[in-house]
Amino acid sequence: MEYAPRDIESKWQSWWKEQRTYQVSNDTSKPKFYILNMFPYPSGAGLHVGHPLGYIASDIVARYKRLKGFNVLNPMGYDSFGLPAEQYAIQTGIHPAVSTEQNIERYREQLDNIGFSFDWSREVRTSDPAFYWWTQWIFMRLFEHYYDLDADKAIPVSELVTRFGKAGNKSVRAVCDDNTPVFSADEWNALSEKEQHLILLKYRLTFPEESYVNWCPAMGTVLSNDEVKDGVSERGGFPVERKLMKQWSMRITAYADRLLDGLNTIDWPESIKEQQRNWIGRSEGASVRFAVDGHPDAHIEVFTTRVDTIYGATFMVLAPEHELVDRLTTDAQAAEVRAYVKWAASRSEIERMAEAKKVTGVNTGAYAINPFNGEKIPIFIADYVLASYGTGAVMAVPSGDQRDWNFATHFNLPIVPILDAQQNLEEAADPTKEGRYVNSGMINGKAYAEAVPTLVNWLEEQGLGKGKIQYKMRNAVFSRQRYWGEPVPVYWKDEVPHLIRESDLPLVLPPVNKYLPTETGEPPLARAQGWKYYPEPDGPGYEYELSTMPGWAGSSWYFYRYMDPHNEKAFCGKEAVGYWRDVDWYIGGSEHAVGHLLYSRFWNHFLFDLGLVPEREYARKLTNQGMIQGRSSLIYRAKECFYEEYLWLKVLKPFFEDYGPMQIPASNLEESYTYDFAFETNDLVIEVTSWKRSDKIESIRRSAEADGKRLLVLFIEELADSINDHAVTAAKVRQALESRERFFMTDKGPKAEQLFVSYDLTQKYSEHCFSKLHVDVNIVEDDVLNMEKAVQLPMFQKAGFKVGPSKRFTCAFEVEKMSKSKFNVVNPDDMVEQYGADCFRMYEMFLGPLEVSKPWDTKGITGVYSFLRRFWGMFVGEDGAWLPSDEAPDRDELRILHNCIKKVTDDIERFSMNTCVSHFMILTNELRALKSSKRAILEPAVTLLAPFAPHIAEELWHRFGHETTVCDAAWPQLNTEYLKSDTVTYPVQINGKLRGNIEVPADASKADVEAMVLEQDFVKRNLGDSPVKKLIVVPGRIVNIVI
RNA sequence: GCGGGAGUGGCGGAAUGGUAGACGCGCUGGUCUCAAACACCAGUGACUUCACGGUCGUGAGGGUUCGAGUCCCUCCUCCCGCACCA
Repeated sequence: MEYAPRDIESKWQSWWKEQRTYQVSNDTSKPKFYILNMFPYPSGAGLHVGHPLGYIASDIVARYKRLKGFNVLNPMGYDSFGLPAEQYAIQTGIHPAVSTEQNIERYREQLDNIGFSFDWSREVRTSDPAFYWWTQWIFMRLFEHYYDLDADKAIPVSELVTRFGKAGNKSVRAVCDDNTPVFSADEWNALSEKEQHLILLKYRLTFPEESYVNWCPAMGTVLSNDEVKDGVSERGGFPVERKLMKQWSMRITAYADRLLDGLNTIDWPESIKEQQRNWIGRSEGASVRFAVDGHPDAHIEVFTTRVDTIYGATFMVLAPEHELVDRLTTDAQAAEVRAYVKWAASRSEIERMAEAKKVTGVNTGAYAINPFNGEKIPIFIADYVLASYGTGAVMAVPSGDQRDWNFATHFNLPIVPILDAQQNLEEAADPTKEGRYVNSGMINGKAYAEAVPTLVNWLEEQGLGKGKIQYKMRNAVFSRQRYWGEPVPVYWKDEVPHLIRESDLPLVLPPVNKYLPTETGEPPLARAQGWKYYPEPDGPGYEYELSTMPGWAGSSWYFYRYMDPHNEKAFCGKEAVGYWRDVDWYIGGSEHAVGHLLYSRFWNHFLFDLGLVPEREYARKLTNQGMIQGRSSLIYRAKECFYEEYLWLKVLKPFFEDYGPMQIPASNLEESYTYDFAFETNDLVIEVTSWKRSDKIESIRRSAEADGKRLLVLFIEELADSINDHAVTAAKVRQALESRERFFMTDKGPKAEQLFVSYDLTQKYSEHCFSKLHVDVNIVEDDVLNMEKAVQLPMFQKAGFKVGPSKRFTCAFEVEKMSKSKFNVVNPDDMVEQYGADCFRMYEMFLGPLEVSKPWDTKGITGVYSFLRRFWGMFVGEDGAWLPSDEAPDRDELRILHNCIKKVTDDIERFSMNTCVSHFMILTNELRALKSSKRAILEPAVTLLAPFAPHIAEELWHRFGHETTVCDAAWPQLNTEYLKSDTVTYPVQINGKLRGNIEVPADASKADVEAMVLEQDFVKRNLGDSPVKKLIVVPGRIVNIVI
């Protein structure tokens, strides 16, 4: 009986559902294993074959761990807030919740098709009020906490208030805004309630502030830094500008060090860790205060990582936006400086990128004083200094820093060497730290390691600076001027934000009449009718915060909700989180490296500080699955010049032999023009053009008459119609040549408006004769276009096809991203329909290592399909008979089985699913060669296969007589005894080159092997007379003879 | 420019320092079939040889080693990330 995946799979999928096979319990004595996929955004396009790759791999691990006796949590949910649903709502007026629900249903169908072991009773959706209740709850906790540097953790703001009341903020070491004033207890107590609130905002872990944000006018929203690429939005590629807006921020910078240190404790891909380190951008250095000549009340603070180079600072550069620019600029320079500031402000990010290498800047006319040697150095402004980084000012050391060197060279400023090891300063800066300092006052003669502390100590003694750690990372903007996101649980009273009562959670997204900003530019939530907060039932109503949370809010903690998804008392119950603790294995794309994966670590550290979660890092191990690329099919469409080349190659050559050389006569047309073809001997010229260009025909006709030429017009449309039959065109040419008529033109309307040329014919023509178009891969098989299906598509209406002798129309291919626009999307449903879910799962794994990007090629799936059929064939005969016997297995069969146990176990553990599939194939090939079919071998083999192909395994498992699921079988135990054989085959090398093999008893000693090897004919032959210098026997491995 | 990763047949890809190319696709030949598809059997890195066999071969070049796709050095190419970050 044939293997029939359709029947088997639907049967077991509904059985699993009935039996609740995949429902996971928290109440268990088993060890836990939590495997997690990054949850998807349910887009309208549905899944393509690339999406389930990671899900399949994790499903295999989940099922494997279950067979190994673990209680496995393998959940799935949806990151269901997001821009596409909202854009769709703007266009159609359909509420995003409605379209999102539909998309989720579609996703679910597709996922169910593949036979995953997800526990759907634990599904979460970030847009579900029961879920975002807790997102809002965590936001409230962030608002209520500040980061205390002495405790090195988050502490309630209420404690801060107590301390301020007793002693002011002098003794408080906390992360706060740079502009936080210093105050005493008395000063604090004298402040009004509002003033106190405003001060506290400078400490809270989430807070509103006026800040420059990446404003995307086309999308009407704010983007975070990682959503902006090259000055345009990552999604959609719209221009982004800097705009000052009141925004909620997350004080992630408070956790910079812990986020950095935590990276050393987790098993994540090095590239992700490196990207996060980069993003955090910790640099150690010193801040130094420079006095300004003639401005006793002003000073410029700079941050430098190379304080040791300070004696080489020959000028200073401020960002054009620096607050001191106006004050310091001398009258003589004022006009120029003002012009530069204005110019710099007008430049977009893209322009700045493009001109990064151009040196620009203006002298302010002012001088700063180097605190170490009292020297006056000129102050410039230039936009290579970023206002947003450090203090917006740098001390420029042209001998050690290339940008400073470029600037100094351009403006003719001195370049002073500061280390004796610096070289070629005329050509470039030399940033070396080697050698001894020169021209450097108190550190002359010292080395780097000694110089730095000397300088920093001096600065600290003098109160002019200190050692400092600086981060590139900024606080994270948390507001979006959008509708489809979590409402912020805050209302505004007297221009101060207040949290709503916890009992009023969740704050549900109100209905609005339109999903666009208001006419006055307020976010869509401003449209909600009567949406006000009443702190007291009878009191006045206050306006809610109108922005919503960004996409990363819900995804920053969702993994805890799966542990306890229906808890209405907490985001996750203590017991549940105490049992599941953290994610053992997290799988997802690397595109979230600094977005989701950094913010979620931040929230986790915060939740850890509050004692709400037990681990500092929530995911021990992370694997990035690679992309599955599409294999696009391309077809070649002929341009006009193709027809000319075609005529020349296929039609006209013989005529030119008969009718004399081709000449290209000068023309009477205004512009210079040559006829496409011309026959000297009988005054015929040929023009190739389109039916649509009647204007052109008329002018060429006049020109030909004036030249005394007879004209044959060949339309590309008529050529296209008869493209596979050269004789038709040849006849027309012959007729024209032999006639005396002045003018030849077909007036029959064309059928073909365009012509496609089979790829295998295109090499004969120039590349520029064609334009390449994507064609739907679903109507292409083996790079051959299915003409029946093709001619039904609009793009092939009125098309001609040029084919070769094989009569097939072939396509070129290209490997690129799988996307609708490239017509290379392969739908998993189609694969499952044709080959079954088990086959699809195994083929996805078989493609190659999970972490690597590779192209999808449907062709190869037949290999896996025939494997499954053969595997099935070992159990079920053609007549439907059940084949496995209860006979005892022999050594060979046991060796085959245990070899497979060993390989598959090892390979799952190291996440090498592609080789696992190979091992199953080998097992099947070898057992079939032995014509073996014994229960003692095949039953464990079914268990081994179960994580990969659960449906077929379940079917066979039940046919063995079991009544419970194969998911609860036990993973077969490896017995290494069976791997041993009686003899060992040694490859024998001579001088490292393989010369033959020798079979020896497994228990032969090294000396025995040596003796036997030297007896071999092929060894003697190869040795000749040469003496053996050395004989290496690696037991069980190899023999190498050195002569 | 900096950082990370990768270069192996026609293709996807295997190889704890120990027989390079497992497994699969494709291709070639054969069996079955009226025929095609499926299925089954055999072969398939290149060059060379009637054959046995031999020579070359993991981006390039060097090194370590009895032995290198694997380790070290120099370089090239591709992919990904970051990029006036002081």
